[in-house]
Amino acid sequence: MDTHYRPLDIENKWYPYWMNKGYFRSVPDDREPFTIVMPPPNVTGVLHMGHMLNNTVQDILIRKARLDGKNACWVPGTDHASIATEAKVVQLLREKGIKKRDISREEFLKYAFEWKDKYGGIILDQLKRLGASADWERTRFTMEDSLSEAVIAAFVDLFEKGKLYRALRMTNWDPQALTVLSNEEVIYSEEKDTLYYLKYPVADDVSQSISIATVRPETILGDAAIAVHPEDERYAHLIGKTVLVPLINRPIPVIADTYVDREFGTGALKITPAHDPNDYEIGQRHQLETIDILTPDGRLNETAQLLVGEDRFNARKLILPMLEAGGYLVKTEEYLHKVGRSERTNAIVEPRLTLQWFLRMKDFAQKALDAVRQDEIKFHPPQFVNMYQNWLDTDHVRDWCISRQLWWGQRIPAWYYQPNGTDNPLIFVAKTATEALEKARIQTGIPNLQIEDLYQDEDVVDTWFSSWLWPISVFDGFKNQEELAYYYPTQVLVTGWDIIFFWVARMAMAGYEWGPALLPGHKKGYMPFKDVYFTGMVRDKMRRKMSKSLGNSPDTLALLDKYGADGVRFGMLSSAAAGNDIVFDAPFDVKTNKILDESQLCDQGLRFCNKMWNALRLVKQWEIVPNPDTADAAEINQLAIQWMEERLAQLQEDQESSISQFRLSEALTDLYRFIWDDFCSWYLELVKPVYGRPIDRPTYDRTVDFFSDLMSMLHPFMPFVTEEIWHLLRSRPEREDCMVTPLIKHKKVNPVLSEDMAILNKIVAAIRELRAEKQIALKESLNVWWASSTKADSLLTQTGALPLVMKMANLAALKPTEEEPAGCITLMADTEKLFVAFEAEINIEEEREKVLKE
RNA sequence: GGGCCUAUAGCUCAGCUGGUUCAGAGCACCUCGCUUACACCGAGGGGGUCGGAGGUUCGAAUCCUUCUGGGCCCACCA
Repeated sequence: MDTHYRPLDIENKWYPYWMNKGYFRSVPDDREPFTIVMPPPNVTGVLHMGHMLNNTVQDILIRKARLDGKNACWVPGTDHASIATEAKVVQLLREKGIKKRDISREEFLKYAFEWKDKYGGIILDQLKRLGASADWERTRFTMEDSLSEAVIAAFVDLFEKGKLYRALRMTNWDPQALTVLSNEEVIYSEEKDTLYYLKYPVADDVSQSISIATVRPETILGDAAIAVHPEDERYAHLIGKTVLVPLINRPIPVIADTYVDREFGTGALKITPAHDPNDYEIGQRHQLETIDILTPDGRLNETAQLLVGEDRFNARKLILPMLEAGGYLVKTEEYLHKVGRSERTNAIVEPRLTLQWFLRMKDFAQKALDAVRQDEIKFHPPQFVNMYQNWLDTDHVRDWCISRQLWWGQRIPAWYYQPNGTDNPLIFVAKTATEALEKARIQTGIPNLQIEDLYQDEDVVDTWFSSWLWPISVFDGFKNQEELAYYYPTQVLVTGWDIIFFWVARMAMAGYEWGPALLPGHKKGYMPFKDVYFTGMVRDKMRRKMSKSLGNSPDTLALLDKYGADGVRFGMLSSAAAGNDIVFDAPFDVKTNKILDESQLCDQGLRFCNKMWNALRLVKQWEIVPNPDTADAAEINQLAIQWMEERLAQLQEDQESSISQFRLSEALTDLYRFIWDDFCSWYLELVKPVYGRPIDRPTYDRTVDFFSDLMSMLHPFMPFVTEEIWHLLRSRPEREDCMVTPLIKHKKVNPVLSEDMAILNKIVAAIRELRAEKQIALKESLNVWWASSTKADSLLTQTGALPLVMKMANLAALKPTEEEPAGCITLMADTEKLFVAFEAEINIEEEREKVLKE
């Protein structure tokens, strides 16, 4: 056997082995279910650190449940990620010389699905490398037929319940993706900009003017008014007057509105209703015209009159010299403000008036809020409840804009009928065109209405409108409730806190919305999951969130190759208490994306594997005989075994408690320390025969039992190394594997034993310390006395204790004494006093003082 | 503007219900040791006024108040 543990071959061996035995598969039976639905990664995604952390946690919980005899079901899948994927496909088509606008929707979707089949879902294979024991036969995709049907069913149902409406609203427009975004998809961050002060001349007296401040001078072309505060004396004389928009001399009124902050800028505000949400509202109040000067992709249109066709940012640059030349530019200032960018494309979001579908959120929010408040859904760590409440607070919650101007997604099942000359179309929402037509015929009273007379909504629904159904739709719950009844609610959701609003809250909403109808009288409740484990964000050394766009994520596959899946799992987890962001310190070269140095945490995990591997080597090389080699050995072994049984019982208890509270890193750290310190450094050293001597069969067997049990306990965390060692420890029957063999519960028998051993350990440590201090070689055996006292006497005279200390500290003799023998150093070990024979000259005084001090 | 979290060893963090697992772990550092499973190791060691200041208490890293750093979420301030 190699002195070093080599993870790669071993990991490559076990994963297919488990798969072939069908251990990941779950079908409903009479066992208690333990269900996790995997947060579906983007179909375009590649494995990054966040996924590894996330899925490691899920795998631990699933493997633990499986070992506990539950029917563990982990459903994997991918998300179609409409905006991101569509952008990617558009890009690829462009490279082929195909423009999206030149092809039909059907052609586009054909390309998109082709691309998805070819490249999509790589990430799921990468998860296998990590050891993820998901039921791959259940792999779902949010845009496969069955799941799309669920989306359509949900849409139709909500429409019929009156919870959906279509309205012209100020929305967040992504000029790059050419679609509207929900509020949650806009990320605001502080950016440096310039504040321009511009002068608007008064129409009937050009010598007078009013100045405003704006960061978007190009939008003056869409101005509809200048607003001042009604009580602002500086501008009272101008209210009601007409001023001229610079450069184009369009007359606009000066109006009074309390929205205006007198302290800001000049105290006068330009009103551009088409391009600012606040301005839009003011415009509505004052019946101002909405002058849209931008094209969907963010260029100035004909209405702008000037700079037509220029991109909005370019227009800003170009308009400045014009304003300056005209004498309209008063001054400029550096200005720090929040800028909203598209979550997916990073383009600066443009407020835009568009016709969209919205979902009324108030009732949904209330139910989702109650579920958490009433502890039907528990958050780990609990402080995320605050964040959740804050967002779902029914006073602020805003309706969810669910339509997107894309093709990659479920097309909105709404058909419109709008005969010439009518203002608003009639809307027919139905699962199919045929049903819509049926409805239309009845409602319009035109029996021979044809499908060609209707037109379907061009938009698709938001990706999250399919994701929120995930815990139901992966079991085809909208069609058939057989599996749903068994697996729902899922046990725990493991996800990053960054999608608490996007996803967690909305799944809760969906659960309570459809649960009662789909599973009437379901005893287990309608929450989609009972617990939510929020993982932290994985950050780099500069504490930045690891992301593809920053390029600061290490090459995860290289990490797996280098440290093994077990090592990486150890590394990810050992510093990842729930909800705490973890700084993953794997230095890497941004340019080559290569790891430069070792990641300490993963390296520690690999070294841990190596430690266990070598413990295995030690055990395997022992020669086994029926009976103990010596009387001392028999005594030591007996004591060691009893102690180990006691410690294991305690460990097991602690593990159950930690894991049930989702303290996974604590559970792993405890195991690490137990295996390294208690098992290897102490227990194995105790029972280890002296060189060349054999071990007795009973001790050997118990040792293998202990080792196996530790492997079982560690298995959920580090599945590969534990399976390997578990098998090498002893030959196993055919259907027995570490992964599926439950651990027998150890019982605590003699709790005092742990304390006694701790004191013996301290005595040994004190003698070792003395050796280190006095440079006494370990080979040199020492004579030691202990000061007689009831405690030390009872401790050291119990079976095995004396030879144990002598073996571990390498003593020639260990005896009680009433008074201090001559030529000795006095030691304190815990409360026990020891005298160690020491022949070299020593300064008795000095030593005495030291002892006194202690 | 509203709200949340956090500050503990050089670094990354545990420390749960105030008190015998209370000042801890890993890494880093120092000393000694290639010893017979493992130098990817072993035996030891140094290192912290628990962010500051008040308070509650017999007792505070832990509870309260406040201040100061750091992070985050929400909200329409040009």
